[in-house]
Amino acid sequence: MAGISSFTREQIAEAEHHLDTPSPETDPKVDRLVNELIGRVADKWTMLILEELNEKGVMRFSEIGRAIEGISQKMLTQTLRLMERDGLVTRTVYPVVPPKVEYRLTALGESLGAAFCGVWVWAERYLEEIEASREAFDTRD
Amino acid sequence: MAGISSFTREQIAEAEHHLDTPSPETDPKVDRLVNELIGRVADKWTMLILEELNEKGVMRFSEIGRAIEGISQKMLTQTLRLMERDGLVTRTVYPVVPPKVEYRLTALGESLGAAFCGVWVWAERYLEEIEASREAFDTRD
DNA sequence: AATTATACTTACCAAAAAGAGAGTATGCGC
DNA sequence: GCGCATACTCTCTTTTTGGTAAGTATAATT
Repeated sequence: MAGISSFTREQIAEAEHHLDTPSPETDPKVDRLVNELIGRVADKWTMLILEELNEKGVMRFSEIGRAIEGISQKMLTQTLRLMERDGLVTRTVYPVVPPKVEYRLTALGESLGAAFCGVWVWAERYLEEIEASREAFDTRD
Repeated sequence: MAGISSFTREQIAEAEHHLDTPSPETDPKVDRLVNELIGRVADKWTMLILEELNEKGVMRFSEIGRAIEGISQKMLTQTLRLMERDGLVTRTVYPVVPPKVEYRLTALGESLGAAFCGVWVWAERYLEEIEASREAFDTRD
């Protein structure tokens, strides 16, 4: 596989300009790492938490849990821990009882939200077209 | 959750301009569908196939399989079928022996590649920063 | 007549991910 | 002293995912 090198120079230039990035990598080792990273970060719960935090600024653990429908405590803890590890959020513990822990996006986390913005817009823009395609696929033959 | 509404007007305007999109959705039902769609499409194999096809234009089944290291026949078939269903690729069967099937991206597939471009660039741009953050996280305490 | 090539499908099995639910610590109000 | 609230952690079970291997069809090749 060839990293972002498979997309047009215009696409790359656009995206680079958007994020103020130098020249693209083509090293296969970096490619693998980048793909792993995207797999990690393009996860459902990560994206939802990213959205919530971007909207609200600072949030407590259970506040995020309440905001995101269907997330279990386990996945919330797990996802937040991974995001913290990756440097996407900061975790601030207040040594009070009952416990209080606040989460907020780092600059890196915000930049990821911005990068994903294009995909969100794409999904909204083409949602109906895709559903129509599925419908057609499922009822054909 | 509030869809793309959690990002700044500038971010949205940028992305909309990029993809020529009308106003953003805030309907929770659409939100759910959009998130499902992103979950579907932000999959590891889907992204790798997208990259390969964008680079090569047209490819046969086994050609894609050879190009993508580690993919099993099962996952290749499965992913291509889902991509076809979503309208991201076209599948052309030539009734010859041995069988010949060609895949190529649709305009929709290409637009998805373009949308993901920002995330790829983000990942390459911040890969080292993230690895440093993980390192720090893992060795702290 | 056996082998090769291609693009699958199906069945089976192992591993990984995720959900459910209980347990923990502790200061506060009642 | 009891229960509540918070932010977890731990264990158990279920679900999902993915890999492996075998089967299919047939024309050309050896």
